[in-house]
Amino acid sequence: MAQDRAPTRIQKKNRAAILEAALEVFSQHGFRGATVDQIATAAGLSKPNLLYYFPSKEAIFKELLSGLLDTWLAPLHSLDPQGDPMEEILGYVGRKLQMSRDYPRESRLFANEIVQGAPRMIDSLSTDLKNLVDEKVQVLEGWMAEGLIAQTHPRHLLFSIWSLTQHYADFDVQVRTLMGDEDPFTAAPAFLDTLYRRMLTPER
Amino acid sequence: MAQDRAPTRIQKKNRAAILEAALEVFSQHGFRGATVDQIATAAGLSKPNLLYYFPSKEAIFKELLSGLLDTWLAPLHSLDPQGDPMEEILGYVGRKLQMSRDYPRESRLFANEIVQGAPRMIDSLSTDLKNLVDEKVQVLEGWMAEGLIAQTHPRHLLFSIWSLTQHYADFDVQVRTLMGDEDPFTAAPAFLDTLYRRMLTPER
DNA sequence: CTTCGATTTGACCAACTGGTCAAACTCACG
DNA sequence: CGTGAGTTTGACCAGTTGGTCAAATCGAAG
Repeated sequence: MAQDRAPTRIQKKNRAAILEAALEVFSQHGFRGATVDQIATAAGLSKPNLLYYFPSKEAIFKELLSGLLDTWLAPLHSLDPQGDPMEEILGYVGRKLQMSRDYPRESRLFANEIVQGAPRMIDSLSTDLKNLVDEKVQVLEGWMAEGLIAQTHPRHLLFSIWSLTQHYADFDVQVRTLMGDEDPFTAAPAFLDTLYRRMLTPER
Repeated sequence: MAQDRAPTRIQKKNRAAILEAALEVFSQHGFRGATVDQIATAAGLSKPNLLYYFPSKEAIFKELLSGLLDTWLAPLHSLDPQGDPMEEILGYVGRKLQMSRDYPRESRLFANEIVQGAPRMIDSLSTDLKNLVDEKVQVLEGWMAEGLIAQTHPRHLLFSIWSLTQHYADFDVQVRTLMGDEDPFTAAPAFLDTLYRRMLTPER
């Protein structure tokens, strides 16, 4: 198919459609549970046509993952060491929560993969993610040492932010089942804000 | 196969072996990702032999789910309205965390299923789980009204406990990748204890 | 040690799935 | 409007998978 030439109009359109469809299908059924046919249909293509744009199911999945990882880590990236600690952390929590609301499929895509041992992601985790986390852990430790936020285990603090926010996307069915009519995202921001404010305000 | 008669020695042994093997395989690969052959091999049986004990892959999965749900909800069940609120909640958190350490496969089994929309569990969720939660929410609201713990959204409080504790089982790969040598379960109890103590101690 | 129900298995099947390929069709450009 | 690259597809294939079945084997009660 496509050489190293610049992509044609049709190539751009179809590759985008495929990745969008793949996100939909993979996030709902996981890698193994998704079929190429499902993705092709969702993208409005025939199976051989889809395989004209991507060499294999695995290739689609990998491109999707790597393309999305940056977006996913962006909020943590923008945690500013120079900013006000409490504001920075609460802002990060808020942004992560918003991502769970606005991009639940992305969240579930990663959740699916990690729950199953992240066979196709372990490399990114132990390099990109690990570096970013190590860097931000230092920032958090600095703030704690200066007494600007309460002492806690910085890594567990990050885990807590991820789990609390992504829970609303990953466990959406359960959350909505138990909340009835009430939209979970109505009260969640205030809940998390209070939680972290109480937890991180330094003792006097 | 087995009539309505009492199960024979062999039936007991093999059904147990199958469910144990199924837990292992399903929790690792999800329903679709697991194969009957994998489960049979893990149970030390041939595929037709396994299907002599269970009519289908789906039947194994369903029996596994329903058999495990009670165990899974037991800690919440034992939240005692008569006990000391802070102790009760911290005890519940501790018990849930311990379950993530001791029964990570069970946690991942449920996680897998719920992330994918809980197609085979939605009934249990909206009946058994919903009833239990509604009941315990009332208990929490009572404690809050009496000023024994701080005011918060009781449902979100429960969600937070589930997500924070199960995160250590469900996202085990990620957590361990980022913690290096340090066992996540070493610092987690103190972290969560502090978190909920700070969050729920009523303001003076 | 016989007998009959309980258990086990090899062979098999139909449906599904990821992927291939040659032929047909479409489109942009000269 | 003709042409060659870019695009699409029907037919096909091999491997996998859930499940069946008749025949063989095992085991416990008499």
